[in-house]
Amino acid sequence: MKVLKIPEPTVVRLSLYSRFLNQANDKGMDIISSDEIGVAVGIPSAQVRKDLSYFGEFGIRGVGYRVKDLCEQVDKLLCVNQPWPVVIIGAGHLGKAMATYKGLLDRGFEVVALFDTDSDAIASSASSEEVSDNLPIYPLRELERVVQEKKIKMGIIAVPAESAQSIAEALIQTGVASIINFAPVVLNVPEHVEIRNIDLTVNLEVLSFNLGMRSS
Amino acid sequence: MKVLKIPEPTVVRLSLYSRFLNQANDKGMDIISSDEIGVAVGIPSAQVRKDLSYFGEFGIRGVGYRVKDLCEQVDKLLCVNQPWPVVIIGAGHLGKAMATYKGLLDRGFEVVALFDTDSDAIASSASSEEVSDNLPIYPLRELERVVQEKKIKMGIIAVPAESAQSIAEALIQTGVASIINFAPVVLNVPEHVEIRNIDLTVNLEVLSFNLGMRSS
DNA sequence: AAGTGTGAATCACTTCACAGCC
DNA sequence: GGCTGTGAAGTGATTCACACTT
Repeated sequence: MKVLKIPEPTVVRLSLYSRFLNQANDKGMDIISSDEIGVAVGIPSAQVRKDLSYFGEFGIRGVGYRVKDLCEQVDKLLCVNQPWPVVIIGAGHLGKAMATYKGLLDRGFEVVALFDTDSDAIASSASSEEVSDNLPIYPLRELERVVQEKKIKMGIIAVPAESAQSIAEALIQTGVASIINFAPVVLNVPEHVEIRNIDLTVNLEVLSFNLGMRSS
Repeated sequence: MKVLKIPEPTVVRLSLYSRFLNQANDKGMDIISSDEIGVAVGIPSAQVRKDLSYFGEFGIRGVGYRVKDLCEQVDKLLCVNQPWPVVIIGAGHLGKAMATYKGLLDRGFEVVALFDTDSDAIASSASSEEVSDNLPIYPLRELERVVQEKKIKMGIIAVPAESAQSIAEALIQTGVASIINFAPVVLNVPEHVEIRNIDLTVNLEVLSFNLGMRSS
């Protein structure tokens, strides 16, 4: 039952809608218009309606959307109505920052394990280093066991550029097929694996490019 | 001297080209083809040539590009042939992770100061906490002074969602007009300010959406 | 022969504008 | 009257394919 190809920008916006709708729902709002949603997330109302219309008719003409219903529908589309266990590879500053970040859990993503190469973060600690409550740092050799026991589908790569490709391969080996990559490298992975890169320096360079454009 | 509107995806790719070309140059490569660049960054060669062609003719027909020349040209376009001082607001795990991240300096971005609200990271330390060598954590009230003294144009927001909007306003107040925002909120800012959002949960939700699509 | 540079064609996404319903 | 849903139009980005240069 493939509906039809959904534009990626639409999916990104759905996530923004979801966050806002959950907040609106918590505040007890009952009805909301595409215009209000648009203002909240900085997007034209026609775009909001078009995005939603890919998936069905969720609103009431002349009225708007029931916040609770729309919220549930959008969360279901994004599959955030279920918890997602994730692993993080790399227990450096960034890996630990994400492991302790509460915002993930708020959206249903649970970091169930942090990994690092056997030699570094692990060996340097006495025996069982923990980054926070109940979150041990495992050696990489435990990756396969944990991923399979906990049926993990998503991994976050937070290791240096040099090791990112081999870590990606290790993750894929164990069955993880959805990866967020923070390392500043282009990873190559098989067709069926989805990688999303989050690259701070690329973002900074877009800013510096645009600063350069203005002053010329 | 506005050339013509450059597509944003092109600018993002320029950053990838730059990183790769600098590595190729360091390895002593002399000539490179659009196809080799494309393979390295995972993009079709026609796209590489089209991207470069927005800015001029950098190659030699039938031959390819001189690595050193192209590298210099692309770095100049991105304005990464000059150092950029940046500030980070928010000295939590994420802020500290970025402040100590060497990859920024490699690309010419120097974190010159980390800020936090007066009450938190600062007050809790004895007197002058440092996150690493020579990088003190300043109280927010010092922001304006530092930004203006060091002529800072870029800021990175790494504070909780609740305070991100007011921090953005504070940055803009001091003259910063290019901002990377890690907080999971849509900031509204004046026309002339450029915000780039880096949102981990949005990225994870795109992955969960796509996982949901496959199994249906 | 090999690889760039680029108009033209295609594909993708956004915006418009209005019919349809409450 | 007000707001949704959506084809149609418009805009933007990618891919094609080939003339051009070394």
